[in-house]
Amino acid sequence: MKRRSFQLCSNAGYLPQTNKTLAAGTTGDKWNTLLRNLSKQGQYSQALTLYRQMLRSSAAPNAFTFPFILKSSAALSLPLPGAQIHCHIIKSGCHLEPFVQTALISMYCKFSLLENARNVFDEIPESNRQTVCYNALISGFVQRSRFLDGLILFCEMRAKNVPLNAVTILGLVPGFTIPVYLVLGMSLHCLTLKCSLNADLAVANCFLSMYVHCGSIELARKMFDEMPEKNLITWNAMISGYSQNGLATQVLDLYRDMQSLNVCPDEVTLVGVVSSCANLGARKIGREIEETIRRRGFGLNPFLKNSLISMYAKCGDLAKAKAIFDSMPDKNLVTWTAIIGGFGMHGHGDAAVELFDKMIEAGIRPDKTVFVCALSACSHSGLTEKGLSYFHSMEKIYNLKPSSEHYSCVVDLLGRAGRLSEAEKVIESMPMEPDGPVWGALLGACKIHKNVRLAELAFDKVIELEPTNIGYYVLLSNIYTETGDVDGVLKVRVMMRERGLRKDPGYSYFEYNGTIHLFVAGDKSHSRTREIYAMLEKLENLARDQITSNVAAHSERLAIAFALLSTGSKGDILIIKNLRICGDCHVFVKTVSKFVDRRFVVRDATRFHHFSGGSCSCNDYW
DNA sequence: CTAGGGTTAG
Repeated sequence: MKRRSFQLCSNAGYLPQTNKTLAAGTTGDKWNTLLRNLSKQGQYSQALTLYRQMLRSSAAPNAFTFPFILKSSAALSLPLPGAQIHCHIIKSGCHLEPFVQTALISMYCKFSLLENARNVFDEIPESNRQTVCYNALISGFVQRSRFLDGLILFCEMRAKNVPLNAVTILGLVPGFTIPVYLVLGMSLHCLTLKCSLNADLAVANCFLSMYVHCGSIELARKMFDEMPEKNLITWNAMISGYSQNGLATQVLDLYRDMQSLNVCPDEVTLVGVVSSCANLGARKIGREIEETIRRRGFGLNPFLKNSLISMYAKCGDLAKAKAIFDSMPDKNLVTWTAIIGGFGMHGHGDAAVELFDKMIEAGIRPDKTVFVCALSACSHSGLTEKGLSYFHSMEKIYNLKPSSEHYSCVVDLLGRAGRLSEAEKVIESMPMEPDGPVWGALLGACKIHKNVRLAELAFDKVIELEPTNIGYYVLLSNIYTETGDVDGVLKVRVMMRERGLRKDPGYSYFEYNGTIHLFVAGDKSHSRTREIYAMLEKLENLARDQITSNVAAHSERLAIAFALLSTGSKGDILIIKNLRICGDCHVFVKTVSKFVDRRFVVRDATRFHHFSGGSCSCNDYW
């Protein structure tokens, strides 16, 4: 029997060098050597099998056995064997060995059994609590979102003069994740500089990420620039830091710097770069990156595939996004979220809804994020009832408490459908204080349905919460404009002036040959300015009859003129970003698309507008 | 005991 179980695992095709039967009476050292090798090579289930066999033989496990077995048990997510092993440890009398204690603490932390971990720690006599024990428990607390417990333990460690090492820092610092911890994190950074712990690149990288997570991307960049030595992780931390903060152009700049220094990107780098391409709508750069991904053999990485789906969707190539989605055998929640969001933002609410239901069928449990996507998809496609039923199912079926983000989606959903009083009732029913976006959604709905009375109410509320958000003033002003209320427009202008608010100049951009060409109103800085204005004149002549206001060169028009100038073939879809599609600009694009017989996809702050041969299928006008 | 990653409305 003993022999058979070992045969079984050697047949599984692992480690030829361990493929030998240990005779009865083999010393514990030999077992330990084999176990250590298996564990270090990640062959955890084989290690546990070997351990069971060891227990049946005459060799007794000892302090050199347990750390590896505990690690294997934790890696396999098997808490029960982990607890059993704890019993074995107590029986064998090894429970006072520091490395065994450390492995036990770490094992319990991996299963979120933090109280068990704490008990093990507390049982260690104070004189015997070494750095490693503290490190294990601190990192356990931090990784399980109990940063303050970790911090208290760290203070205790300092108070008792237990020496710090680099691992202590690496375990604690990832817990500094929100701006309020920034100052504390900075003082810890100073401390490690004094102890010369920062000579360790891992420690330096860890602080770099801390600055990113605490929202201080400038300090992170400063540190990055001052680091005498960098490795790939340093670059990745900075690139994903920019990417997560929405600083997409900085990501592309840094990626270029990296290439010029011959630092070779890996999957993590490319995830940050692809998602930035998505946010810029930079499809051409995105395609290049996809080629790099293929060449480097990263094509199967699920993180990369998910960001590629999102990129193609945001760049308007839904077919490609769907193809990648379909090609994935293991679709996780993020995969579904990316594709549902993609269809939703292009106004294909029916497809988004279908995908959402398929996701449920596939046994994926939805989270708050995917509900935001599903609700907004319904909202953009006029699927009001479906959206409401999703909203109600959140709590009833999935036990998810709707957050204010979901409430703002529902207000948007009802508001767009013209059900303003119901939207108002939803706001009244909120269990939390309605925030800016909620009132903002109501204000947006009032604009569509020209309800001045409710708009004024929503405006008062939203401006109390976000007094400097210029968008809401513009929105109200536009409502007054559309309803012909000149006094109202003036009132808003006075209010803005009194508060010292000025609208930043709008800009639009078009990606051409892998470069972003950015225009502001009246821009004359582009190298092809003369040609662009010539083209613009031509277009404005074409559209003259349809355009009522003056034809000063707005950023939108400049970007469109440049797009037409620089792309040749008729089949190309022109994608122009950051246009404000309203009023005059809308008419302009429509007219131009008819005259030049080209398809346009225009993206503004929140959605896509499709223009083709003079007709528009933009999401706003369902 | 140990640094970097994908999805989120208006």
